[in-house]
Amino acid sequence: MPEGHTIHRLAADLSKDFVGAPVSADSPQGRFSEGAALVDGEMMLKSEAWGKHLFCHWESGNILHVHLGLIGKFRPVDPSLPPPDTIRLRLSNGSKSWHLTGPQTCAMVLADDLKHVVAKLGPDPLRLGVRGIRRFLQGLSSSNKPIGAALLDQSLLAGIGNVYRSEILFLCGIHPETPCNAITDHDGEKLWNLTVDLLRKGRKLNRIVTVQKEDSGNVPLSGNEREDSVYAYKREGLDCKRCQNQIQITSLAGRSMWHCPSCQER
DNA sequence: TACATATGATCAT
DNA sequence: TGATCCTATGTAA
Repeated sequence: MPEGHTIHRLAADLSKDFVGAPVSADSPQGRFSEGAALVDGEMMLKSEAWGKHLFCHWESGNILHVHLGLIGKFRPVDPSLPPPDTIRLRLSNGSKSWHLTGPQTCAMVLADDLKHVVAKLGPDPLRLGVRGIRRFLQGLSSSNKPIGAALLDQSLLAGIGNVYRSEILFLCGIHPETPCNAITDHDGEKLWNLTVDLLRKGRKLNRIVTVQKEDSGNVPLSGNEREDSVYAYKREGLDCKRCQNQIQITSLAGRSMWHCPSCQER
């Protein structure tokens, strides 16, 4: 589930559930017992996201740093159920309980560490909105990597993952192999603004929906929620929602990549 | 049961 | 480029 929209939503939901009252923290799995003990019983001051990184700030100055990676999950659960033994971190108060499993990163850090993590990240569309355009365009112009590879580079722009990269390039009509520095400022702005819009929508819906209203009737509904919500991701061999061609799958930067050969000409 | 796969990232070769 | 880490889920055997 985790691209930037998920983490920003997570930060907001955790704030809603935990900021303002003492929180108990423990590690049923045992691998984060020491970290959890550092904030157990404290108040959470705020919870925020930078790209795909989540930071929860506590009274003591300790900061919980979580990166979900590919398979991590952080979700609300029924507080009355016993935690499975795979739960790295459990946060609860009287009425709410959340379970973290399979994170790539789960650590208790200090403000300086947060600063170092954030310093390596490119502009975050959900934090900056239109104000991030300059940095993004500058990043594009100084790289000759294929745009399809660059969009996964968190130092160019923070928060995009493998679903959004295919979808964004489809909607902008850009071929994934196009070198970054061959992309005009006009197209770069389009890329950025579209990314802002899509991530905001994803944060609001808590899922990735990229299909625009005007295209939604072009291909019959499949009944598969994901397939109906996207143009390209995992739709290889299926009809493009904008033309008569079929979506193709390729590999780029070690991950599967999908595009429409006629809507996204080289 | 076993295996493949997953919306990530890092480190080794 | 490939191996590796982390866990859950769906499909195959």
